[in-house]
Amino acid sequence: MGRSTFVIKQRAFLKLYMIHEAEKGRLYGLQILENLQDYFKDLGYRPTKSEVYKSLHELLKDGYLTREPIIKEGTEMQTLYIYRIGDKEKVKAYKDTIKADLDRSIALLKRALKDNYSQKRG
Amino acid sequence: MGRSTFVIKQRAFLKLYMIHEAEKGRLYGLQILENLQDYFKDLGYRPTKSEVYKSLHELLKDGYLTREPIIKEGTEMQTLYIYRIGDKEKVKAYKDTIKADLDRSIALLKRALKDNYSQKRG
DNA sequence: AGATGAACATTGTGTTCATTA
DNA sequence: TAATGAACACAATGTTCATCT
Repeated sequence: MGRSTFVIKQRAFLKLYMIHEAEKGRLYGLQILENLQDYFKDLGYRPTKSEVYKSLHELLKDGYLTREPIIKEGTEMQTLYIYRIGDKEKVKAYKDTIKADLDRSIALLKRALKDNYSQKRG
Repeated sequence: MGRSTFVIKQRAFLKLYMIHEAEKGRLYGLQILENLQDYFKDLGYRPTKSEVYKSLHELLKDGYLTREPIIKEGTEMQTLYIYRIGDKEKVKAYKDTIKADLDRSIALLKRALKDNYSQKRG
């Protein structure tokens, strides 16, 4: 993997949610974005368009996801894609590695809490 | 504060530990670095020289810390600084804001764990 | 106008070089 | 050589612009 890592990258974090959406297979890019912006609002996190698209593109390129264009009723435009899971085994393995990074990151941050904010005794 | 933030920045994380060391007031820059590299080894995190120095410099500049040159016995060189707490009240307030960011970050990562790795029921 | 995508700009961070004693 | 510090390079991310229907 990459060099010495601090905590998990935003990109990896988002990819997890992209996969999540792909498993449902209902929403297209911008909808996913808006959903997430709303969902994380309470935690002061607002993902950007480019991060969501880049996450999706990388997942496509690496074969984790596939997509298909959808015809929107009422119009003839079709620049709109629904994402689905590609290689299920591959996705599972990928999620495992991200989980490890998430666990590690949480441990790191919790350690900082403990070291710097808990009452010292003795 | 800054725009939409994902999780806490490495710099802020390190500053917490710099303050921690300054409270003890025993170690100089490189020692702190090596201590932290060792301390976080188990979590795959290896802070770099530049991040540690930049953290210390910013804390100095902003008045959170002070420092004094130390004469190392046996030699006449004194390019070596021990850091101490500057404005205690200011430091306390600063630590409070970092704690909020740590808490927020942990909540964010935990939410990802829950959303993507817990068994679905119903 | 709505959606996707690329280009560009900035920031965060790591690596290398410089200085001092 | 040990320590500090600055310069430089690169990677991660945010903002703006382009395209297509």
